[in-house]
Amino acid sequence: MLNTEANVLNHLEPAAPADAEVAPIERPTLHNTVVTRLRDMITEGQLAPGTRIHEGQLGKQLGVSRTPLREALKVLASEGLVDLVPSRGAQVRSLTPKNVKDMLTVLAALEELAGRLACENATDAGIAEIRRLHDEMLEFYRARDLLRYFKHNQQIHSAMIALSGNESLVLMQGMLQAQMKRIRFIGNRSEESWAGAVADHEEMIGALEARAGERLARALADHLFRTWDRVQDAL
Amino acid sequence: MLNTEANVLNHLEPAAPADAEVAPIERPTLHNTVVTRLRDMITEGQLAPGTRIHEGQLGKQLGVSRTPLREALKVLASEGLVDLVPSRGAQVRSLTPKNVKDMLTVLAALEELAGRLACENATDAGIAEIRRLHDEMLEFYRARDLLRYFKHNQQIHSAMIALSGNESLVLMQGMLQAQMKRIRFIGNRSEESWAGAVADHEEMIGALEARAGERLARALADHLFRTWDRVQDAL
DNA sequence: ATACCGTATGTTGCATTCAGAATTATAGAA
DNA sequence: TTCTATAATTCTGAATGCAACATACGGTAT
Repeated sequence: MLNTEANVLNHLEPAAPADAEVAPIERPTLHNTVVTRLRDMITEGQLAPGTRIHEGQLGKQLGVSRTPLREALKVLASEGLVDLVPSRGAQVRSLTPKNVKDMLTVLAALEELAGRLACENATDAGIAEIRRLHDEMLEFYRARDLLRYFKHNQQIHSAMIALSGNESLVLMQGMLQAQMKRIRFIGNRSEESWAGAVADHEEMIGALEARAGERLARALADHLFRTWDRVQDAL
Repeated sequence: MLNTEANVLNHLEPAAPADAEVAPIERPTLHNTVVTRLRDMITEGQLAPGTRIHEGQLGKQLGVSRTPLREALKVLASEGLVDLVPSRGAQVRSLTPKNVKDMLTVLAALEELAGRLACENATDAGIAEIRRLHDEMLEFYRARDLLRYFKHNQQIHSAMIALSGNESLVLMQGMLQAQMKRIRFIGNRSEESWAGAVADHEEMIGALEARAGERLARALADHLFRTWDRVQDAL
């Protein structure tokens, strides 16, 4: 009585939906891919603020028809990354200093909240994971590997917000963060400000591990405003 | 040397663009209209949570082709009002009690911030306008005109957030508010809770007029959580 | 020369069409 | 009868087509 391949599959298939452990196959839709791609192009400065977006041209450039591209633009508009003028197409939104300050004010409030919640709700495993990321990031700092440092930096921030366990908070913070990212590129941090940022992170991790909510909240907000101070002049 | 009409116009026309008093004519795009319409349909419960959205059917119902409808759905998805499952279309997002609690937590933080900022930045005229709306609302309360009361209530809330002068804050709060609106319909407030809400509003206005930031922040948050307590049981 | 008007070109907004995936219906076998 | 395999239908995702609007250009009249 051999198990044929068909039999095995028959057994597995009904079980698969119930088994929540197996990650579902990623099946990105085109417009989603385009959204992500455009977001990156904007945050990385590849599409500069004020740039007029030609649907036909950009579509051909990305190898996509206008339909998914337009859908993507609508989403980016609702995220505030592009402006959509009726009958006159889209253009990359340019940020005034006031815009930036406003976003930072909100972002700080959200991160303070996230910090407090994280200290209450985070699992020990979650905190340990942050510590791991942090230590890795320190390696990149010592090696002066700016790019990888940045990537880990972002990852740590996101992970810490995620520890709050508050979905809405993650969402809102993500939106603002996406906008801030593109000016953070401006803040070509000097050696000393880089060191300062690392120190900020040490404080944050320490507060988190001690589950000291208020301390973490303050650390997050301070870190944010220090970053702002550095960038401010460049506007 | 009479001023002919032409002369007058010649003088006026170059001035017209500088004259910001004339409002440009509204030219709503179809997808924008659809976004607004669908948002209303969802918040008013006309499209119940969990409802599967058939593009063809709904499009025909609204007298719109699938293209602008799809664009609208993408936007609503990014606002969190609908879920978008690849190859399986859209369905109205249903809120778990945790979702609601999370949103409220964030909303409270945002409104506290808004309250503090409003007390700092609001113009006297702005505050007076709120007072006017408030007094009008009281009339509707005394007349037990629930519908108009609700409308003014919303308006006051939005106006107070707007007084903060923080664009991002207005935007974020608006998104969350849109989601909360649909469950607020559940909270079929009793006579006494209605009276309580009115009292809350009195306190809010008073704090605003006194420009007492902390007091206003607390009033806004308290009001929010009281509303939540009332709705909570209905979930 | 300048201002105004009409035309021509290009771009957006929306509808329609086509292809592929998912769901339902149907037929057949255990 | 129930379950499975397969076919048919339905629906979504993306591309193309068409009409309307906006901008740019050129000509004419003052």
